[in-house]
Amino acid sequence: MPPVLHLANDRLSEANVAPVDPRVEALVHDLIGRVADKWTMLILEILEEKGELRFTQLSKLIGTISQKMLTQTLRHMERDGLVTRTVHAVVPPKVEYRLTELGRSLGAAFCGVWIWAEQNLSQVQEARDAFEQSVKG
Amino acid sequence: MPPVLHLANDRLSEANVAPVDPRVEALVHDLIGRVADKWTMLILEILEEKGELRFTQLSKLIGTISQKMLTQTLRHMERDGLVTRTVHAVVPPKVEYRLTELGRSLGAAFCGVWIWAEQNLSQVQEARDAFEQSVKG
DNA sequence: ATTTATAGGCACCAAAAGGAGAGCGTGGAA
DNA sequence: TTCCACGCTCTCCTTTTGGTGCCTATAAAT
Repeated sequence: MPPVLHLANDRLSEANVAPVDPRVEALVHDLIGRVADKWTMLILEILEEKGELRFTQLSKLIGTISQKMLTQTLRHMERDGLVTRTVHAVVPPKVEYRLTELGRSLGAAFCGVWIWAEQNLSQVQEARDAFEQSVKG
Repeated sequence: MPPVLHLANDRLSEANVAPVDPRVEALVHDLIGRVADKWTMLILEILEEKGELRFTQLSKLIGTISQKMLTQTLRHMERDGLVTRTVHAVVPPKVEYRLTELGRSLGAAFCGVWIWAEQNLSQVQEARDAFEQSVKG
């Protein structure tokens, strides 16, 4: 039961195909598109697990992210109210990131996807192998 | 409780920060990165709702997707075992897409994210407005 | 005096994503 | 005969994404 898309199009016959509500479409693009990317998901998950972390700690935990992407993603998450950014006026600088309630709730929402990925990894792999076979053969 | 990332790093002290298991990292990149994009999520949702659809019907329901992206996304989904593609040997061509069990289960997993987006849309918007204000002021 | 650590900013560049438009095959309708 | 429908593919182009390296400030440690 998909919650947001059933405003405009109720029935669908061969001749009657209505596009989705453009407002909804904009929301999907903006919100989902911003929130469902790889780095956001990873940061969400790590912060959920570790609580509060500094920039460099996050960077090391993620492992492969560039400083630029980490900064960028954290700024977006801050802007969207998913994390708080606490700057301590010391030297060398100390900045701590922590999830907000909103951020935690999103993390929880993504939990289902993590579980799915974990459980169905092998099935996807099998499907891919089978697909390659059918293409070659 | 994030299921897949806690293999290598148990504790995290100021001095002890371990990167995630590279195998896991590859899985995240590959599976989540492929499956969690905007178009896949939309198609998943629409097919879940409508059952079986033809190429052009899907295109119109999504509204803004280009033919290229639709073809590409559907191929990936087919390859990953999320949809079946049924070609009817008629003219003009008729090709029907439908979710597999695997596809339906992923759709269900994403349901939490849809609900989150629906419920927290205004909160995100408020956070953004507040952020803009604090940047300007 | 020089180096170090921290949290970035900025400029430049390569790669990938994605859109626009043309073409294709073919049987039936006009 | 010409055109259309459908489900693509192919090419060309622009936009976006993401990485690298260099820069900053400052107090403490060497």
